[in-house]
Amino acid sequence: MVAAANLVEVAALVGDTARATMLGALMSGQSLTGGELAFLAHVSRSTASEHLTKLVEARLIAVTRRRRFNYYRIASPLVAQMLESIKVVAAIEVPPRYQPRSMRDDAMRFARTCYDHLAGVAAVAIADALVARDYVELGDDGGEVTPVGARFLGDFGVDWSAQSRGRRIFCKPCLDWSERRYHIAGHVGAEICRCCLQRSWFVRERDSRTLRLTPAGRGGLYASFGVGLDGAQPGKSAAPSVKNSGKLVTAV
Amino acid sequence: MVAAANLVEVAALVGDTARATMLGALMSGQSLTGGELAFLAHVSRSTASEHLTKLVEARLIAVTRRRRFNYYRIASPLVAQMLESIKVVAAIEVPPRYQPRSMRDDAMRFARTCYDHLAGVAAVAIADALVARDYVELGDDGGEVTPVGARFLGDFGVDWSAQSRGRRIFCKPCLDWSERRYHIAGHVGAEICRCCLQRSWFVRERDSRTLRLTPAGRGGLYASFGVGLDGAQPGKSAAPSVKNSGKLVTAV
DNA sequence: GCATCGGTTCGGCACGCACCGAAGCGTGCG
DNA sequence: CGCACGCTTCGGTGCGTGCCGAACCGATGC
Repeated sequence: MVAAANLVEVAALVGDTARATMLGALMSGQSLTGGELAFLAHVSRSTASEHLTKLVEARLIAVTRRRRFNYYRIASPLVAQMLESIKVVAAIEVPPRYQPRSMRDDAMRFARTCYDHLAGVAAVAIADALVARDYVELGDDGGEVTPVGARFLGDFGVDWSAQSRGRRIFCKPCLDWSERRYHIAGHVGAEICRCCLQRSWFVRERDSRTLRLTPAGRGGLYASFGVGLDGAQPGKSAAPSVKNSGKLVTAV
Repeated sequence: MVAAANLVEVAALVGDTARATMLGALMSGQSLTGGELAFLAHVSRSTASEHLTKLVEARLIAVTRRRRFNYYRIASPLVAQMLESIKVVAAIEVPPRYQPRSMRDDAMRFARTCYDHLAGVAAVAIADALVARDYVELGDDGGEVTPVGARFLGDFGVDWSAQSRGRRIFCKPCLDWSERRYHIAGHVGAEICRCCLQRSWFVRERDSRTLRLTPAGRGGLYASFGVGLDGAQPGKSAAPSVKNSGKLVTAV
């Protein structure tokens, strides 16, 4: 089975704590310097350099030199998708009882970026609201923006210009590893994320994928989508992989 | 970054040659015994047992005892999707020039199962044909079966009963790691695969995901889909990551 | 009952590699 | 220019873990 050689290499690359931490930090979609990544991964700069060299050689991340700094970023949406899909499997791996809940975890479960789109409780709530209003359809195998949904999202600020005229607007569903339900990825998801950040409805936590919901964001989400988020602290949605359609859990 | 712990574990599990080979063999969708997997991975039975224990504990594979044998299988479509997405990244990792082409590789590139659906040159050709006839639409973010396509595929033998009435039939696109183009996954892809195997258009190679196109299959694919496959030997489509829409390659 | 067979457990070996500090390198700023 | 800064390279260390053979276990079959 020589064919699997590259797969092994890629997986082994991700299968190291320091490297995975770096990749996770880059999943915010931002570019970070080598020093920052070394700090985040709790390793020396020399060790970080070795890791980053390997990741760049394997084309998992890309680097651009600017001034004295090396700025690293995820090399491709395919890499982001791969990491997300591993994360999904990792989340089902252990029965939820064992997962120690920390404040950082809770904040990340509430809202975070998933490379270029929103994820977490807030993202699932937005997806639910759009589905409830028949703006989008979401299924296990795919999703789509309805004509009325396209108009609504266009008014909201979503740029459809990249979309070739007349073609359907597909809406990639992305299984949220923390919520076990679908949120919206793909071009539509990226645009929604861009609009929300542009309006400062969410702001990035320092050195993290975590997003913090601003008061303006809470109001805006309610006004625009009818989404009521009871607090920036999750807590509420802690235990309940049950509350939502258990369908997904079994379908898994 | 404690949150990444499980991700690391899963990736490290896949990042071992023996385990990845076993997982790859199980990606055929079939169940295999421990002894078979040990043989395929070129390790002793004891080593294989250790690996398989780890994979089962991590819920990547599932096992059922029957008579004296342990039958192992991929635990969930999510795991299959994860492995496929890693494979996609692994395929772009190294510029194609370096990949040594073997007969086994070529056969697998031509047609194989991807857990529950078809992949390879043949699968991409089928997808192209269905798109050309307006039976399905495929995009980067999703896909859909048209009404006329649903009728056609229903006649072909696809079972839509699992599909709740009135809902759109989504058609999950899956990036083919060998062809760098989309083939059809999800429920639609699984049904098409089932129908083709049922008609013996393809037969499984022994101990492999590879499928062999039968003469009946060649005729049937041409008659039903207008797909002309010039031979079970690929060869032709060897170099050409170029011939097809370079769009995907650049979009990556 | 005994033999066979598939799987698991155990002890021990050896290779790989993540890690660090120190030294080296190149760039950009004062 | 020369210093400062960010990164890379180089030895050396230690832990982790993949691997095997041998022994063990349980089920099946003669």
